[in-house]
Amino acid sequence: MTYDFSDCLLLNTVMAARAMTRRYDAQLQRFGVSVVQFSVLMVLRQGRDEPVSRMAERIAMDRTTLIRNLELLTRKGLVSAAPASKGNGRQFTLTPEGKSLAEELVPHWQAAQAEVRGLLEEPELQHLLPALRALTAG
Amino acid sequence: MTYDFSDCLLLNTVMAARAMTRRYDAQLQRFGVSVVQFSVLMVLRQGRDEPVSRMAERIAMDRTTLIRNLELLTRKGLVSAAPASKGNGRQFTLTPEGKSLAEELVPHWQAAQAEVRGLLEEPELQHLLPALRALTAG
DNA sequence: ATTGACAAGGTGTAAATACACGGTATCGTG
DNA sequence: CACGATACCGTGTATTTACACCTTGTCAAT
Repeated sequence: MTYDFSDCLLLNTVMAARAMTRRYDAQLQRFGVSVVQFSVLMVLRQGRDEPVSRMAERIAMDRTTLIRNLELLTRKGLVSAAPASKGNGRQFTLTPEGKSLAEELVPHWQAAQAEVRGLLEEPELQHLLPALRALTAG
Repeated sequence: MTYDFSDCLLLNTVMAARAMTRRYDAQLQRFGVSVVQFSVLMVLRQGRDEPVSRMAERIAMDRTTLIRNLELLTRKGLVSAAPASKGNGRQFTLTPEGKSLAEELVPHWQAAQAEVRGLLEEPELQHLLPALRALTAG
């Protein structure tokens, strides 16, 4: 029975994710945040005041992993936690420092995004995001 | 400045990787291995007798992460380590148990692969792997 | 007012991940 | 032979990830 690495959708997706994560982490290092933390900042930046589990769904992250990341960002002073108005949870919001860092990072994201897009041919680019979304939702 | 989640190549790739990993891990659970460990088994199954660093490159994994995974698989009895004939390294090979588990898993991989492919339209499918490879290499 | 269903949240534990650093063999060349 | 370049390997450490399990609040129907 044969297994071909270059055919495996999962492995190729994971490899691309690893490679891109490394690349971006190197860029973000000077700001003291990882790619994951960047994503979390972007979620908070939307200011939807959602429960943690809702935020986690939005970026396909495990809820408990998100909690640990939020706590880390809180220790860094980028996020503040307050008891939620309802239920037993906490409301996480960006601190002023978090807000301004988030703003600062967006242009860097745009630059990186443009760079990565340059790696792809038109037809690939056109179909990639829909394909990834289908794989995520499936 | 705007950041759009649905446009971000990195986030969408990572989300797809997370979602697929969860899905496959659930399938592989009854065999006692994770998706990552499955990849490692497949690398060893090729029997190339490569140095660890070469194997790591082939699946875009950090060398030290691979070492830890190999040691875990060794504890599970699926892999055995011997001093390498040359240099100061170790030679990792599948044990008989590892070999037969690897063989057993391949058909399951094929089934899962077929299932996931079904989530995609033809043009998406056609361009996805080349796109992921370009992102990995870039 | 109790109870049960539900929707969140949080923690113990084990694992995977990877950077920084240092160690060890191999080999070519003077 | 020495010695420096090169290519590996391996560990300390900190972070990240997520499953399993448990707790806490909300609400509706009896």
